[in-house]
Parts: sequence; structure tokens; C-alpha cells
Amino acid sequence: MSVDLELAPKTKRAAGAPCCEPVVYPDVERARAIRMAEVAKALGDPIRLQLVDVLRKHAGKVCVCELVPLFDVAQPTLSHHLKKLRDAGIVDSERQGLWAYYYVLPDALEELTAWLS
Amino acid sequence: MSVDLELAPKTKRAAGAPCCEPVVYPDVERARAIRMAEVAKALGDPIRLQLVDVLRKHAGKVCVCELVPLFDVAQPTLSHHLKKLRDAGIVDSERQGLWAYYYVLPDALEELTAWLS
DNA sequence: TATGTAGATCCGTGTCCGTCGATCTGGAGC
DNA sequence: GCTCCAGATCGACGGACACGGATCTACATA
Repeated sequence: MSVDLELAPKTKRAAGAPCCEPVVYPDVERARAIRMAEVAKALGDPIRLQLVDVLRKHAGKVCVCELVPLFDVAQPTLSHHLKKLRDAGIVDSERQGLWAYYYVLPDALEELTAWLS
Repeated sequence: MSVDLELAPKTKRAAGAPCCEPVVYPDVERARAIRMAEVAKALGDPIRLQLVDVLRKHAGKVCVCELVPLFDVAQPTLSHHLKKLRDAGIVDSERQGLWAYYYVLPDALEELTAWLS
């Protein structure tokens, strides 16, 4: 470690060669960014993004048994992805008898769209 | 294992209790979804999303030396995140002397916005 | 009650990712 | 030449994640 008390006023940033304007980033923006990252992370998997795409194109509710054959993964894996989407607030589900129906909750996607713009 | 050749034409979907309309998902949509997942994945980290937020709010180019003190991570870590964003086509960089300046490439974000809508 | 089925949960495995210390690269200035 | 500095790259560690087989939970039908 170097005791640079005397060296403190040295060529910090070369005195006359600024790199750019100082940058600040308020905490309010951080909080929102962290929430948006959560949504983006949930969408950051090809299967999950395709799931959302399928669900929103079938405006109603879609049965899991129709989703499984669309992808080359086993049923537990798809269930895992659907849970991730549900935890992120992007989709929700509803059981009717033996079947489970999933549908998109538009709010999360709209929030992200708004943030991106 | 059960040899169920004779049981094959059994109650597949209970004959009279449909779960929902059949669902198809064309390959064209898949390709786009996979690309979008790549962008979303790059945005799916709090630090990277905040980086994008900072960069786009400073319409010009921002020096890395101004970005590092904004986050509680070491310089190599931030460099790693900037590389991820660059690989995803979300930002680009430019060197001037000792300093490196990063800026947002709006196309990737606009693509994702369009996909979400 | 017993059987079959749709979907969720559990658990082990292999891979990817975030992190940081150490090091490398190359430009600036002496 | 040498030294200092900004930033990128490397290497290793720990935790998270995708995946699927086995199992569990409801529900439906007989």
C-alpha cells in the first residue's frame, strides 16, 4: 500500500484532459432497473420467450398439454419454465379439472416496453 | 415396462372432454424469438440493465472510468458486463487514447420493443 | 375403492454465469 | 528508454440454472 497523502493532488485525470462529464445515477432509477432486469431475465431463455409468444397469440388460455409437444424438452422442464414465468409475474395459471391453463399477464411486458422506450 | 399395444386406442383425451384448441407455432416465429431471447438475456442482469440505462440517458458516449464508481463491483467485472452487452449488439465502444467510450446502439432495444408489442 | 392421467415437485448432474485477483496491452508523458 | 495509467483478458472459485428421471398430488372415471 502506498501512503500518498502528499501525492494526492497529483495528475488525477492529467489536469487538462477530461475524459467526459461526470455521471450520476439516482437510486430511484436503480430500483426500477432491478425490477426490469427480473422480467428480462425471465424472458432471457429461448423456450420461455417462445412460450410467452405462443400464449399471447392465443388470446385465451392454453392448456399445458398443448404446450409440451411444441418443444423438445421433457414435461418437468417445461413446468419449470412456466413456473419461472409465473414467478416473474409474466403469466398466470388456472386449473380446471385435470388440466392447467396458462395465460399472459400483460402488465409485466408493458412495464418492460415502457422502460425500453 | 408395459406392452400396451392393445391398450393404444384407449381413452386418449377422454373422448368428449377437449382441453383446448390445438396449438401450432411456426418456425419463422421461433427464429425471431431466439434472437430476442439473446437480447433479453443480456438485459437480464441488474448491473447490465443499469448500464444501458445510464448510457442512454447520457445521449453521448460515456467513459468507462465514469461507469466503474457507479457500481459495487470491481473493474474486471464491469468490463465483463460491457462485453456481454457488446456481444448482444446493445452497445458499442470506441477508444480515444487511454479511455474507452461506450454508447447505446438503439436497434437491438427497438427490435425487442417491437417484439413485445 | 382402485386405476389412469395431467401437471407439479423433488433431486441429482452437467454446464453456464457473476465475481475478483492477477496479468496483459497499449497509449501518455517524462 | 522507462513509468504510470485505463481498460481488456485470463484463471479460478462458488452459486445459479437447464434438464430429465422418479415421484407426488389432485382429479376423473369406472
